[in-house]
Parts: sequence; C-alpha cells; structure tokens
Amino acid sequence: MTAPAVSSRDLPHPRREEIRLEAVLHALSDRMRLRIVRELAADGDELSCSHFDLPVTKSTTTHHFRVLREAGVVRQVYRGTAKMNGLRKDDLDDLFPGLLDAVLDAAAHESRRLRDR
Amino acid sequence: MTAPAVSSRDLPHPRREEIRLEAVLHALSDRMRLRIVRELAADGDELSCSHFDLPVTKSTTTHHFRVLREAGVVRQVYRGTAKMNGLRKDDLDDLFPGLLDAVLDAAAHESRRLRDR
DNA sequence: GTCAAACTACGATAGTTCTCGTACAATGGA
DNA sequence: TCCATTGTACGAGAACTATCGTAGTTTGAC
Repeated sequence: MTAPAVSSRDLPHPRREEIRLEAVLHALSDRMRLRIVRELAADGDELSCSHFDLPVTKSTTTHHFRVLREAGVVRQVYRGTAKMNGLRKDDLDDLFPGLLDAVLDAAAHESRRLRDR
Repeated sequence: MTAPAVSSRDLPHPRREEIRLEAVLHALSDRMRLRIVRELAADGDELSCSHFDLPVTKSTTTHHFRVLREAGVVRQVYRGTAKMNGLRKDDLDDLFPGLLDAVLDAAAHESRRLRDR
C-alpha cells in the first residue's frame, strides 16, 4: 500500500517491477493512446478522462485508458466522479531510462514532419 | 531505385518517409520480433532468416520478418536461397533520433533485471 | 431525495494477429 | 538433372483488439 485510496473504488495497477517492455510498447503503438500519453506528458499533471476530446465514444475511451493503466503507463485514481490520469514517468524512467522521452520526441518529430507536408 | 536488385525477387519496403512511429512500435511490441531486432543490432551485420533459432515454425518466422519489413524496421534482400536481414538503423535514427537505442537499452535492462531474479 | 456528470460493464461486431501445417518455388551445388 | 536448403503461399483456427450502443453505478451538488 503506497498511497491511501482516494475513493472506495480502487483500480488495479501493475507494480513497478511487473511492468513489461512489450506491454508498454504495445500500449504506445495506437493512435489514440499515443495521443493521450503525449497530452499527459505535455501537461505534466493529472488529467481527467473527460479532459481528452478523442474522436471515439466514451466506452472506447475507457478501454484505451485501461490498456494504458494495465501496461503500467498511466496511474488512475478516482477523484469524485472524475478519474484522474497521471503518467508513471518515474517508474518508466527507472525501468527503461530514456524510452519514454525517445518515444515522445519521435512522436513530436513525426507530427512536425507530417505537418510540413 | 537506390540499390540494384540482388535477385529477380524483390521485396516491397516502405520508403524512409513512409515509416510510421506507430507501426514501428507495434512491430517492436512482440517477443519474437524484439528478439530478432536485438540480435540484428548486436551483430551489426545482415543475418539470414535461418540464422535465428526461434521457437516457432518457419512460416511464423516468415510472418514476423514481414511485419518488421513492412514497418520499416528491417531491410530484406535475397542472396541466393538466403534472405538477408539488416536493421534500417540509419533510417530509424534519422526519423526518430534515439528511439531504437532507447528500446534496445530498455530490452537489455529488462532482460538483465529478470535474469537477476 | 433527486438529478446531472463521469465513468463502467456488458454484449456485439468487424477486423487483425499469431500460430500452425501442407504444399510449392527459387537457388546453388553434386 | 536431381537434390538439399531456404523461404513463400495459402488456408485455417484461436485469440485478441478497436469500436460501438445501451444500460448501469458512483459521486457530488441542489
């Protein structure tokens, strides 16, 4: 038990040592999820699910957040009716130094490149 | 046409600018394929498909190499009866600086960590 | 207690993926 | 020419994925 539950509703997260590279890469290999992770990294803080304006339904959004959580990429905590999402940057940086930043850089590179024709 | 065909049998590859981050991450998010890429990176040279002793059948191996090729991760060329595979490190490093090395480092970290209990 | 907001659960569908086995094709040597 | 090596094509099955819609739960405010 690292942190006290913020709500009666707890969500299962992999412990740091249970996070697997393949699962992380898989979680990041989807348009929507990469977009979520980029926004979380850019903001640097916790964001609610509803903050993201994704072109899919709410239930699909729920699905993508669960994939990210189960892979160990984000940490989710209920705060009232909202479910807050935070990047597990500390855990990822410890396990896979430089990986998250490299992926974020790569995503930025690519979107810049595609934008400039 | 960058390089002359080594054989009458040519294989389709994405051009550098057609390589997509999500496809690369997806290609790398599989046990077998990550293993292939790690061996290619460690060897530094071209290796034939048969060089890899993967715990799957030949047709499955063919499948994985095709996924890697179509994502732009490896370049495949026929040389006699052998099909040689080389990492497209130059292209990947140009498009996504540091990404490949970060993934390879992460894989090395993880396998070391799992080996040491 | 009622209500709206936020999110989940479940069932369904269409598409993709990983895997195999069998049969086939191309190459290079004996 | 015949053969061994190497890899492909095709068909198929089981599992997974992304997506949706509908119906439900939890919470906080009124």
